[in-house]
Amino acid sequence: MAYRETEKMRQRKAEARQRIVDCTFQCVMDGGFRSARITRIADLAGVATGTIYRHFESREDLFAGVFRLATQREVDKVAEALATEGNAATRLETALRQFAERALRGPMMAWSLIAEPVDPKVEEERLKYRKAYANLFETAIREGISEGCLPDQDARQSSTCLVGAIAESLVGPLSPTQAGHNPAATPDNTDVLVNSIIRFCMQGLTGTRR
Amino acid sequence: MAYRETEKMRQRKAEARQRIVDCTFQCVMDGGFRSARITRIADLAGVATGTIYRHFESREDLFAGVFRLATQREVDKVAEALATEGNAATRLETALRQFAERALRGPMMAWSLIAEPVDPKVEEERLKYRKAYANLFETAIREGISEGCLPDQDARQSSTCLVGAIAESLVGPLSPTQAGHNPAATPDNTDVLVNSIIRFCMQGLTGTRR
DNA sequence: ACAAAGAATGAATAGTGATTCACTACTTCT
DNA sequence: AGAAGTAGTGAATCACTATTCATTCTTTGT
Repeated sequence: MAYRETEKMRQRKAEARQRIVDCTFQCVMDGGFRSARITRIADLAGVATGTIYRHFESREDLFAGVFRLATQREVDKVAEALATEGNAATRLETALRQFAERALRGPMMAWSLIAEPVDPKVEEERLKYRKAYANLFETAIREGISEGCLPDQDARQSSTCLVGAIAESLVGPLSPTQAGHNPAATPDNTDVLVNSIIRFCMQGLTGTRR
Repeated sequence: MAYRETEKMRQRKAEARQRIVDCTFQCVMDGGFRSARITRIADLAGVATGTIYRHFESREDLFAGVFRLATQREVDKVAEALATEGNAATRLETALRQFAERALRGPMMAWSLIAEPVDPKVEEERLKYRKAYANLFETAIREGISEGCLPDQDARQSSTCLVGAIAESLVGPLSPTQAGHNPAATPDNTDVLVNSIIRFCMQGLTGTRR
């Protein structure tokens, strides 16, 4: 035998793969999935289109992977917020705020993750992503119930409603109408928006006027 | 001059157009927009593909029209529910129930309207559709506030949360996993599901434990 | 019955961009 | 240096359907 994959090669390949992922990320960040062309990604990553297919099954596959990564970041942040000190209700509030604020800070990516029409495999990831949030919330709600800071309720259902309420509230502000960035997203507005989303959600959870 | 459009012709054309719309509706009802092919629609309607283009600018256009129609039906039903007797809170509850139950009764169409990835023009209609619901709810919430049966709140924001919470709660049960119909949709389950969605929503609105 | 105009047809085309694959270049080992 | 295998290339191909348009068929008015 004459050639055997060596560590150096393995690493070089890993780097190329990473570069492809990063560039895809970049493309999605500024135009969403729909407008991210394989040729453009290849150009940015400094590889030929064919090379992309040595690393990923298909465009959809690549996108699903990138979606999952982007998603993991967000979910982790929320999980982090849920792992802080304080009672469950407070932590949930922090987590909801985290979710909304991060989305408004990176609107195009957030829109792609939440609402952009995508291919089936990516849509599948999106369902998982939403479920991941719901799971985190659900656990926290359960904790809240046993802590006694939240009334008894269907934790799964409530968590789903939370995800829906935030997502829907963000879709409007995030939607890339046509050109440029949304004028509605000043830091000031953001606060007001986020606060009233949270008010509704916390009322829904606690059944107590805020 | 020898030929002039006559009433009879106008009518015949209108019928063809209607047939095209109906068949598109049918196709969407059993497979969503994505899998609705122009050729299939033409076949069902008993016209040539070219004929469709005498009635509609493009596929997207036809779909947007059908989306709008399907939507109008649903929105009307909710409006109807909001126009009944009783205080605003009760009427809102009825309306939410109407929304959810109708969706669960026609799952494929509901999924297409709420969550199927669609082309931009159709997506635009979807945003309008969601806004239409939000507007109805918003008005009712305002009424509730002045009637005194709802506490003061940002009516626009609350209405958006309502739409999001219901939509998200339905996406799971409606999602066409792969084949056949969802086993989760027995009439019994439906009631439980709908009730807990409504509980969360009404708590969010009233801030009062249910 | 004929001419003029419109409507309908559907096979052929076109546009798009993902994907392939025959080939070249590179790595490794003896 | 040569053999054997792998990675990289990118122009050509493919797949998929929406859309077109030259042609045929209908309707209408004289």
